[in-house]
Amino acid sequence: MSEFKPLDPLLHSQLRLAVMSLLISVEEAEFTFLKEKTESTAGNLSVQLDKLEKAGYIGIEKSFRGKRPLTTCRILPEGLKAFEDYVETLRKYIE
Amino acid sequence: MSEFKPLDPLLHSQLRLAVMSLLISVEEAEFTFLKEKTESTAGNLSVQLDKLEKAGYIGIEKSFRGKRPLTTCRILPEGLKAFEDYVETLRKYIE
DNA sequence: GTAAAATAGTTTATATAATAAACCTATTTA
DNA sequence: TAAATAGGTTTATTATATAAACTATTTTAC
Repeated sequence: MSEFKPLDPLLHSQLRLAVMSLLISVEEAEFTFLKEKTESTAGNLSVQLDKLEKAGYIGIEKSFRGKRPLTTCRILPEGLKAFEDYVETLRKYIE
Repeated sequence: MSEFKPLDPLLHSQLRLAVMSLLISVEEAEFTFLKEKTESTAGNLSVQLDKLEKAGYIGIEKSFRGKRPLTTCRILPEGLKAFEDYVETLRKYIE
């Protein structure tokens, strides 16, 4: 049993970690909300959301609000588990 | 005041973070000790130690033990400060 | 005594990743 | 109707982590 277990590279990323952190508390968030809260560019956010979705950590739903496109994200059980594991692992580095 | 302050990229790296974590508790450590504890390759460790040294986070002393080269590392005040700041910032992401 | 293996690293190459810049399409607003 | 805004996606660039290859010396085995 090693002292420093590997940190999930999908979560060990500033923007993706911030996104997950936000999604955990709100359980559903729009693209623009995430963009504002994280102060990221839309391009960067789009890419990182894709990665989280492909990993099965979040679900992304595309619809329309009125005539405008609307992207809504929510955390999935697998993502919650991964986040908790990540925090647990990380604590051993910083405590 | 943003919710997610940027994480010091020098510390937001698995191996460098592990090294700093070790150095904080022991205050002085040999290259081979760090290599074993972190289970890293010598090459990777060498590169990451260089970066920490160039940032002024650690001091590296090269000497000989008997006839063998010996590399000794210790944390510097600036490194300690940076580590504490990093942990503080990170907590807002994971708590 | 010398060939092979081990020690203690450094340097170089590669693959991945984060990020920003450029782009796209539709919709408002002036 | 031209310009600006909304809500993104795609592509390009830069940086980074990591491993592979290399160097130099020393010890061990034959």
